[in-house]
Amino acid sequence: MEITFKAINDPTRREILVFLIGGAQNAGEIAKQFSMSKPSISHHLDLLKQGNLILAEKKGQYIIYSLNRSGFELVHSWFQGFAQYFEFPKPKIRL
Amino acid sequence: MEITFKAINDPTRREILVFLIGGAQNAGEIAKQFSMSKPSISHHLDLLKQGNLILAEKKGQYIIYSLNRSGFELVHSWFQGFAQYFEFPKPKIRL
DNA sequence: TAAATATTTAAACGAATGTCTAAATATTTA
DNA sequence: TAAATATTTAGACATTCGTTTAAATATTTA
Repeated sequence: MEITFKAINDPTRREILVFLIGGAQNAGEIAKQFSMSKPSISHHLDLLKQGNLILAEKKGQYIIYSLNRSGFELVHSWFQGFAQYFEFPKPKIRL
Repeated sequence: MEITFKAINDPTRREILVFLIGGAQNAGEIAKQFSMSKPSISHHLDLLKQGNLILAEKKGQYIIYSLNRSGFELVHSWFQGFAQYFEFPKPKIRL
């Protein structure tokens, strides 16, 4: 969980995730979207992969990245507890 | 948005949020939950407040912290795009 | 096989982060 | 008013993070 939240923390990585909603892409195409070196993007992709937010599949000399349901499910379920709180707020403590 | 994700990134801060599901608490009671100095917790509370994830209300010499719907709504709406991509089941409660 | 292409790994470095102790501020109580 | 309590602010410091350039690995093409 720690690594998944960490992966989501960076703005560039969040942009990569949003970009991938449009469909799977190879590393080079992803890197083109950003004014940043390819090694930096490669590093961000690695962290997103560690957080189970994307999948990597090697296709020849390319590596195709796509969104991974698993990481999003983790975060989604963490938020469910709060969704319930806001629907049924508990009384404040007595002072 | 940046500051909200940043606030959620730290494990101690996430624990504070989960703790507050149980109801509003003053800073001292929150600090008791952790083996960490009060100034550190105070700092974490400040970041959570900046991220609109908690509210602070002064009551005498105490400061009462409670969950703030606003920050959670922000993150939740960001996730909606992915929920649609993955076709997550819709939650019973909408944030 | 050699060159070109795609991507990652390694090393370095400044900036940001989380923690601590000490001091400051605000409020309540004796 | 002085002391006690609650909390924050300030300053310091080690660790983590994001970025870069240079080098390495893997694959395809000429």
